[in-house]
Amino acid sequence: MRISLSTPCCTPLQAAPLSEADAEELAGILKALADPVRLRLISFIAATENGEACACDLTEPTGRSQATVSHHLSQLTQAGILEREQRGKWAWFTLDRDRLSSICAAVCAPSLD
Amino acid sequence: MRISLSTPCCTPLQAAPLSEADAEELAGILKALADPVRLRLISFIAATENGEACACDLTEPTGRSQATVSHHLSQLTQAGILEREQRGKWAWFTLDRDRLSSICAAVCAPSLD
DNA sequence: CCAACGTATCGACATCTGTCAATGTGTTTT
DNA sequence: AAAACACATTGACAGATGTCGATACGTTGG
Repeated sequence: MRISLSTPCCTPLQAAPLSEADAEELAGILKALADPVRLRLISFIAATENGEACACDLTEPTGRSQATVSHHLSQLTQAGILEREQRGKWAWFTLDRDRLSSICAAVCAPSLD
Repeated sequence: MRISLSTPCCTPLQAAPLSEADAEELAGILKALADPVRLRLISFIAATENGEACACDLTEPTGRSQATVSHHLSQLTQAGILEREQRGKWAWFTLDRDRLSSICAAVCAPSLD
């Protein structure tokens, strides 16, 4: 195994023709990334000192309502990109960098040899 | 420069908080990827011998109408992921692997140091 | 130049998605 | 226990998106 990158999260794009099911799976994950508000949420969390952020600190910088931010955080968590941890009444989120690398690997991994 | 990967197509996600405009740009590109039919089109083209395919050969395997496939190919071309070349009455498409790598770099590049 | 062919565009439609106000749920504080 | 707080869920709505049939456009071959 020459590759130091993560192994893909799902069937890689460029190795062989993707089945309909595999395409649906990868598309679902990419859809979670393909929104400007969600990208900014990821970016904010990645840029914090500890790599984690409280939901309460994510509403204001996005300029969206609390409900909308909560919805986006849910989608990212469901896609496995964020991890959620309850601390008292606060919800803390961390970025799963390995997961992100896996997604990239599925998109970019040129072939298997 | 330690990094052998492509430089990002746009402002990288994880380096610093993304501006609204940068997030919009990256999201636009990712949206082009985030569809099962488009992922399969990319996959089919990547899997051909020469890394290129005629539009006429892409309609049937996706199970969609000619109009729909043409629409998807347009979106991928507009996002810079495919390149289009007219040969007589046929339209040939090639995958821009560098572009794809750049997109991955924007998503995954951990930081700049 | 006309017919045949490959592809793009248009118009229409159903579905999906982002958004917010209102409300519900669970935790902390008084 | 009640009030205050953080967050999730619900319901509603506008706008975006995937889809197809029909049609327009451009190229090739007779």
